Formats: sequence, C-alpha cells, structure tokens
Amino acid sequence: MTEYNHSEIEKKWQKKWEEDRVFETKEQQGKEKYYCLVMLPYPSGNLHMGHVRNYGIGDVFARFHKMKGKNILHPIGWDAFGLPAENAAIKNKIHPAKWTKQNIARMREQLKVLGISYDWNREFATCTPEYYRWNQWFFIKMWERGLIFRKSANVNWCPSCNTVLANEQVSKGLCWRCDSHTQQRDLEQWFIKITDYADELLEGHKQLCGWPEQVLSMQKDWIGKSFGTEIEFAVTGTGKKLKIFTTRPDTLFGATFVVVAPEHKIIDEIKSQITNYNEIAQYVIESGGKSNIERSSCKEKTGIRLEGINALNPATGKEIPIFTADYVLAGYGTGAIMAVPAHDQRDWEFAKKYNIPVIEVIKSSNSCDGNQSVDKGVYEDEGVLVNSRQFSGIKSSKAFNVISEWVEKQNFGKKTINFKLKDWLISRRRYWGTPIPMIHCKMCGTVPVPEKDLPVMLPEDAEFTGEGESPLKSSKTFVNVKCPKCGMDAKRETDTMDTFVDSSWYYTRYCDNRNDNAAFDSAKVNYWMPVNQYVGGIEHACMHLIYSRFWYKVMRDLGIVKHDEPFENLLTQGMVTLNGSVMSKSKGNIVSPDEIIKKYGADTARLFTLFAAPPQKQLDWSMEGVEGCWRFINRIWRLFDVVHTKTEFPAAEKDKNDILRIMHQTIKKVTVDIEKEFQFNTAISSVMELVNALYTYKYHSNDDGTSAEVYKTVILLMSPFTPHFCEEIWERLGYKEYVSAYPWPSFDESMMKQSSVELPVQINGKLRGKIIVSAEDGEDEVKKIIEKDEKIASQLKGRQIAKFIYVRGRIVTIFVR
RNA sequence: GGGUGGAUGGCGGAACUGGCAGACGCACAGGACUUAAAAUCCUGAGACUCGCAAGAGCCGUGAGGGUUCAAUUCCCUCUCCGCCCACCA
Repeated sequence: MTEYNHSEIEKKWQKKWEEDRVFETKEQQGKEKYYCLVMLPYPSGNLHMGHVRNYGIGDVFARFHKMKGKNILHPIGWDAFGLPAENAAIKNKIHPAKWTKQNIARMREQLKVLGISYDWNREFATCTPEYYRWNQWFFIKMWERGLIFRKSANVNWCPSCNTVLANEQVSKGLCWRCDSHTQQRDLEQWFIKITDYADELLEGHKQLCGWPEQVLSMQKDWIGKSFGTEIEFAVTGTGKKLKIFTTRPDTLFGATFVVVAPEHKIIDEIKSQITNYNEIAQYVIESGGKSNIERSSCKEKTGIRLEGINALNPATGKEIPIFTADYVLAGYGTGAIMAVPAHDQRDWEFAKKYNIPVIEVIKSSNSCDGNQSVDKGVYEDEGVLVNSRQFSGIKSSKAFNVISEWVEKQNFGKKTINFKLKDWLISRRRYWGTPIPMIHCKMCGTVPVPEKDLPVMLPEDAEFTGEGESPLKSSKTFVNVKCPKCGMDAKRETDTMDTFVDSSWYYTRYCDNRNDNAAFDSAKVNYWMPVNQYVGGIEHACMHLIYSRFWYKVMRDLGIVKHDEPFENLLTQGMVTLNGSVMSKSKGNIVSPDEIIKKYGADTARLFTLFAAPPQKQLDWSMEGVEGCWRFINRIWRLFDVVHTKTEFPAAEKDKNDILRIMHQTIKKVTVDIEKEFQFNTAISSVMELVNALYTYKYHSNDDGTSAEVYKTVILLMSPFTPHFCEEIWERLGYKEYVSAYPWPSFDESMMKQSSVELPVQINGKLRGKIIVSAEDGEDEVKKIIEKDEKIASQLKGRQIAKFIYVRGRIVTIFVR
C-alpha cells in the first residue's frame, strides 16, 4: 500500500462527510436519542489545544454512540457576545460585530479541519438578533414572574473595562478578563432572583448521579445553605432593635458583644445617640473603599465601638457593647452578628484585642478535659451547656432547637435559613451584549418592550471610546423611544445583559435553531433534552453550570420544557499544559493546533490528546508523545498489507483462539472504557496491545484469514478516535458504507475464556513460583500440580502447611511453618 | 480557614471486588535490515546485593502505624502538591 498521507485523507473524508450529510440529524421517534454537548467556544480568533481536547472528547462520545445505533445530536455554536470584541473595537477601531464575524469564520475553518462529527446546520452565534431576541423574551417572561428586579447595589467596578462585574467575575480583587484591580461603587442594577431557586438547585443534586462529586460539592458550597436563628437585640436608649443572624443559637448566653457591618443602616439611624459618630463615619468610609477580598486578606481584625449605646442580650438581660467591624459582611445574614468569644475563633481574637469579657457556655462533655479554662482558647466543638440558666446541662446539639424555640416563644427571634448564593446581577454597561428590553417612562415607570417589538436591536451608530458610560447612550436612534403604555417620550434602558445569559439556554436552541416564532419548539426540545453527555472545563463548575440549571428550571416553570435538569452526565476535562504550566499567550508557550495538524494530521493530534492522560486530568503536551501516536497510526496502516499477505511460520504455531480471545477482550475493554469509565487512554492502549498481538500472530502462525477479521475490528475500535484514517482503511477493505455509520462490534464473553491459566504461587507472602493449571481445576488438582513443581516443592520440603488458599484464576497462597 | 482532588520507574500513565505492582506509550539499550543513516521489525530493562552467566536474594506505590494468608487498594496519624471558595456568624 502507498504511504499514509494524512492531509489528503483528511480532506477527502471531510468533504465526503459533508457532501453525504453523514452527521446531519433530525428527530426520529422510536429511535433512542443521544445528545452530546460540548461547551460552546468564545470566538477569540484562534483555536487552542484546550479546544482540540474538549471537542475531541465530545467526538468520541458522539461517534461511539452513533455506531451503537443511537440518533445523535452533536452541535456547535459560538458564545459571541462579550468584552474582547468591544475592547478590539476601542483599540483597533473595528466594529465588534465585524471582529466577531471574522473570528468565527477563521475558527470555523480550524474546527472543520479537525473533522469533528458536528451537524453544522445547527450552528448559530449568540450575537445575532435571531438568537438574542429570545434572551429578551426570556427576560420579559421573568419580569412577568417577578424574577427580575432593580436595586442599587454596591458593585465591583473595573476601572479598565469601565464596567460592573459580578462577584463571580472578580478573582483576588482582579477583573476576570483584564486582571485590573477592581473598586467598589454604588449603582442601580438589574438582578435575576436566582435565590428563589436556591433550595431546588441544591435538592436537584440528587438527580445528578452522572456529575463528578467534585462539581457537586463546589456547587453546594457556592449555594451555601445554612440553618440558623435570627435574634433581636434591643439597642438601649433608642427604641430600636438590632436583628442578628447566628448558626449557633446554643451559645446565646455567651454573647458578650454585637458587631454590625460598616454598611449596616442602623449606624445612620441612631447616629445622634452615638457619641463618637465622627470616628465611626471615618471607619465606614475607609472600609467602603476596600473590596471584600482586601477585607478578608488582612490578618488582624479591625473594628470600633459605638460609644454611648449598648445592646441588650435578650437571654441574659445584660448590656453589652456594639461594635462595627469589616469582618462582618453586609451581604450575608442580617449584616449583624452576636459575638461569642468563648466559642468562635474570630470573636475570640476580637475580644482579646478590645478587652471584652469572655463567658464560657459550652463545656466538653468529655470529663477528662472538663477543667478546661476559657483562657486557654476557643472551644468550637459540641458539648454540654453551662452558664445558661434553665438550659445549663443540656447537650449543645439539642440546645440549637431548644433555645431557638424558646427565642420564638419569647417573641424576640425565629429560626431561619440563609444562603451564600446571591441574586444574579445581570446588567452590564456595555455595548456588545443583549439590550435589556425595558423602557423608562416618566409617567408609567419601567415598562417592558411589547413582545411584538422584539428584538430590541443593537444600534449601528454607537461610539466606542472605552470611557464613561455605556456606548449605547451615545446612540440617539436607540435611546429615544415612545412609551409603549402612554405613547409619551421615553428612554430605553441602555444596559446590556451578562453573557452568561446567552450560555444559560443555548443547548435548547440547538434543538431548533432556525425557529423565528419561538425560542424553540417544545416538542423538539423535549425529544432531545436532557443532554446525555456534557463536556467542558472545570472552571465552569459554579457559574455557568448553576445559571444553566436555574434557567432550565425557569423554562420548566414556563411550561416549555418538561425535565428538571438539563445535563444528565458531565465530564470536566483537565487543562492542557506545556512543561506543567498552562499554555497562554503571555507566557509564549503555545503549541498551535494548526502546525500540529499540518505536520501530523488531525487524527494524530486528537489521538495524542486522548491517549496521553485520562480526560479529567491535566494533560502535559509532549512532542515525543505526538510522535508516538503518529507511529501507532502508521503501524496500523502497514498492518493492512501484513494481514493480507500470506505468511507461513509453521515452526512456532500460534493459536488462532488466542488472537480471537484478545480481540474480544479488547472490544469489551474499549466499550466499557468509553461508555462507563471515560478512560480513553486505557481504551487506546488496549487497542495497541491488540495490534501488537496481531503482528506477533501474523509472524508466528499459519494464518487462514483470521488476522484480516481481527484487523477489521481494530479499525472499528479506532474509528471514534482517528475517524479519517479509519474511513480510508475501511474503504480500502472494500466496504461501501461509512465506518462512522457501521455498527459497533460486539463481544462474546465465552470467547474470552482461557483453557489454561498461569497462576502465581506465594509462600508466606512471597512469590515463589508459577504454575500452569486448567481453568476448571479445583483445589485438589492445584495441590497435585504444586507437589510436582520442583521449585515450589523444594520450598515446601520439611515444612508444615498451615493454610492453603486458592483463589480461582488469581493466585495460590500457602502459609507454612 | 473551609471544601475537594491527588502523590506509583528517567517521563506520561496502568492495576477488576484487597490477589503476580509498573499494562500501554515515551525516552534508553541491543539485534535484524542497509554501503551507511533514517524509517521499520524484533528483543531487553524498577532500585539494590550476589553471580562470568542463566539466575538467586532483597527492597520497593509520599512518611509512620494498623487490619489481613495477602494492601497502590481498607482503617488511623502525619507531610507535601493541585484546584475551588474564602472573615458566611
């Protein structure tokens, strides 16, 4: 056969697949469906190795299940709104739409060269009015359901991007995209009430058996449900009450001070009674300038006492001081806490610094350390209540309920539940996003754009200066509008939506991407959804994957989808690194997919990313490893001639059953590894073993055509990993149909049985020899064989066998004295 | 600080339910082919000790202990590394 020419072969089959519409799909009732989804790429302009890995993994699933006879949906699209396009507009004076379109065109070509089995008919970009009008439609539906609200909020502000960032988009005080230091500002913002679904998002985890435990626990922590009690502390001389939140109501009698967040409104409300108000006001300003991250990173807790007033501990009736300190967060609980220095580390540190009394209220129930002194430090574990009047002596675990109920009865508090999850801030002062479809009218207030007027189009005439307010404000044609209610002059909302909105429901649009009358046809979505296999990066564990789950539940409540959860199975793939560090432009350690594909072909590039590490783990790039995969593909290529040439080596006859047994074992291994284990690396290595065995067989046997049969299986097994190459061989083997449409090989357990097995023999835990036994041999036969084995027999000579263990097919262990 | 995942040859990584540790690949060495090289095909190999050798012994899965005839796998204690969250009351 001629030499393996990857570029010719890959071009040929990509063209054929496209011409024959091999991967185009539609609903087929009665046929099992399989929806394979990969996280849609941002059109940055260049495909990187992470993409190759991500989409290569997705393609294995899609192609495998297609061969398994399922009806496949395997789509791709573009997450096309976002900051980089706008930054490019500012920097290079190119319109975001044009920049994005160019990038998509280039990346589409790069993707096509990879030969992924996408149904390209279903492609779309989220930046088109055909798509984003449905963002607007959903927004209005949510508004109607009371899920959208506005409030003035202290937000993260990126001075470089000139925009508001969600908490989730700030990492270590830096903007998630440009790495500038962020600041705090107060702005009127649009929010989605995701917290209404907090409980369901948590409960829904029970249905997500196909998700990695790691992702679930990250989400659980992110949602952060905690049970506690709200308790009111009267503020002396003001008639005001201060509501605190605690998860430790059992320590109520030990609360010796109260702390409020600097932003807490009570400070302003009672400022006339605070004798050191000037000092307090200064502290409030100072902490307001700090980000949450700065606050938390400072080692020593700062705070200041509100002089002239006290709080009344409702349980003890004692007056205790009130402090303000920035270790208390305004956004969590009630923004105020009761501090119990004996049983909380932070309160302890604070009390020591400001010389506040410490009252022990829980003693370890373990009598040995019952004499512990509170001066020794903090006791945060469970125990028995002390110094707590009628509650002394009961267990702290019980006291949670007992004291909470008592507090409720006394009418100064109640049990509550708190979440860390915050409402989703979705407005952006940006151009390149979905316009929020609202109109501000002086008479009618905030009015949604009527459905018939959707989409609210992004105007062409906006200016991109990179400074000040949203570019949409610079467009007169956009801003000025008539109120849909009263017809008077009104102004359009100029904020756009967070791009996470786009990616929260795109997977349903693939099911019906050309629909002009609705976001999608429910019948189609209900056929394809839920996604059977979702593949993407772990970095989306909390944001994208929570927003999507939330959005899907809202769509369910709107009655347009029928399931509770969008993604049945999730695979989070590891990063691609070079010499252990992440590939990035700034580090200059990028390996370009283009170059690798040009030199070795897409099949080799894909094979390497699948073989070098399990999909979930980090993958370190290695040129030598790529060479190895290239060699393996060539080795299969050459095997074509080997198996079809008559060879005779009667001297060392190899058993035909041997090679067939290995073949069936390999089919099983590859099937299970793809279907259940997600272990593509071991799937591929088992095919390598089969190929090695085939070479050996061919050179040491009288072949009657068996090797050609086995070879056919090798090609079938490899086809999800190296599809172009396998199509080519398949054709040369004389098949008219595509290998990608051919049924996946099945295995026969009975073919895997071996008549004789080699068994290791251990004596006193040490390997002392090996014996060959027949698979059916019982313990007596095995004993006889061992007695005949010279080497083992000599070890046993003169010693008494205390124990003889025979694990069928595994091992023989003898324990002697 | 909380959560979570991990630590196995020179390297990437295998190992079912506790049952021969190191599959497969890379790198390395030797052989065949070749005038030669590359490519290819074949073979070898965890460390240490003894042996000319075939081989034998012994130690080995981050560290220490435990359960077991048997532990990379189960239990306890500890160290280090990655990721996510982080003053969440």
